[in-house]
Amino acid sequence: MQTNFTIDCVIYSFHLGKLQVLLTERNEYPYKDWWALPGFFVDKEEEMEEAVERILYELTGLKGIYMEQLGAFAGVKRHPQGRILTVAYSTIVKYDEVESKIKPMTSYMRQAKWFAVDSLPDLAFDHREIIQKSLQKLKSTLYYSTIPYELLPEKFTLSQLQQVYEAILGKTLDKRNFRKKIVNAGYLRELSEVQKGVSYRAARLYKFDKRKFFKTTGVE
Amino acid sequence: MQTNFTIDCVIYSFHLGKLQVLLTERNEYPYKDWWALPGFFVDKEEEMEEAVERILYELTGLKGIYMEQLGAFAGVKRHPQGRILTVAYSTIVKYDEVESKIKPMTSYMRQAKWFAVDSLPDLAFDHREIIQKSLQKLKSTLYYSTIPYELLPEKFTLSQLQQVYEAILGKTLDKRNFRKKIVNAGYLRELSEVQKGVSYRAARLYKFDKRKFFKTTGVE
DNA sequence: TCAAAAGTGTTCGCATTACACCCATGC
DNA sequence: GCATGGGTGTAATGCGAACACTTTTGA
Repeated sequence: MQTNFTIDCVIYSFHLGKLQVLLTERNEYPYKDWWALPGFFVDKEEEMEEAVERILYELTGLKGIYMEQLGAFAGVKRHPQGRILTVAYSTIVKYDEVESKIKPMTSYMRQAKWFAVDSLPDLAFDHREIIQKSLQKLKSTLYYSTIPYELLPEKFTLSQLQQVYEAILGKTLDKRNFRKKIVNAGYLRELSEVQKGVSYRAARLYKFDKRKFFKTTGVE
Repeated sequence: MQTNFTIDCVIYSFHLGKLQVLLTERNEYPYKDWWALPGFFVDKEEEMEEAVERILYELTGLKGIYMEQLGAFAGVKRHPQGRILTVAYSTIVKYDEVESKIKPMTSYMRQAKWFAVDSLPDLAFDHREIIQKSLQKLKSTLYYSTIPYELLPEKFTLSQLQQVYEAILGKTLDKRNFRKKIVNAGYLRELSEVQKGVSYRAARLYKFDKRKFFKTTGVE
């Protein structure tokens, strides 16, 4: 049995040097044929976190991912068929682990697709506003969060890490300062391995050390 | 006509050197006779911000006060009579402007009373958790917000300002460093007036300059 | 040998921290 | 004259910002 409020998920990943958001194409009124954030009514006995996890799983096959509440959106006019409150959550997934598994959840939506955050289509409801707010929060907490590492493969180069930061912040960063800051923070483990298959000097690989991160930041 | 979600308000003020929260004593089940955050069902055609403003007005006679959404709380078991979602907001009021006007809103609650945040009674629902989260947010945004000035009279001394910071952060601050930082920030206007009616050296009075604050922080 | 990206230090200014004494006033 | 809070400066340290060249590698 359903409640009368929904959750909407802002699901991010990183691909082709850009921050991407997963959108679904609606197959039902209202906003039939529009792109929208994946979202659903929450069940009566279902915790909201479970609902996000369910949607994420049905859409991407992934479980147990970091997720965070953004807030409630309940504008009187946000939904053309009467007032419906939605609670927005955001989560982060690795593009490579997900790409092949993306599938629409139900017949309510026709397809699911990644869009770069800097070139979104028109969106249903107030979903553009939700994404805007989510991005704002993402930017402001970036340096104290594990998010960049959720977006990268286990082993990564410092340049890749910098690209993630630049994609999210929407601006370029100084290479030397960035490296100094990140390496100084002390939660990267330098590997003896280097990149393979590139036609230029191979970069050193690093791993993120969660333990040290939590020890030094105390966050989460 | 009512929706089936509520808003709960965390209403702060500052008195006797302590940060205070306004609580109401419930006169209805569930949680009859318990203290709780002032809250209500939102009307069908009412924006949430309007609802907070309404509650604030009915309880304190104040209008047009800064308020902010904290988030949605919808734990399946938070309400004994079935799942009810609540959206928490926080606002700040000046104790002196409000003190005499405090009154219960409806027969749903018997009385309203200020409690210091460091000595709260047992609370209904998940209201302790809501206050906890609200306080956390308050602390982390304190230095970039106008909140301390919302809590003080128009003209105040630097010591009073420091007391507000200390009460909210729950720790003591170094007087010289605090003054340097605040004065350097550049949005206080030093008046030629001093305190009156104290039995020791009268302190200089200051005013908060909102214009300069927004110019230098860009926030809000 | 060329193209592409990797990798690397220093300087400057500013903010934060720690720390202790004299001053002005009312009673 | 004494109790009470008001008011003040300096040194050490750390962080962020600006800035350009050499090295390595594969093709």
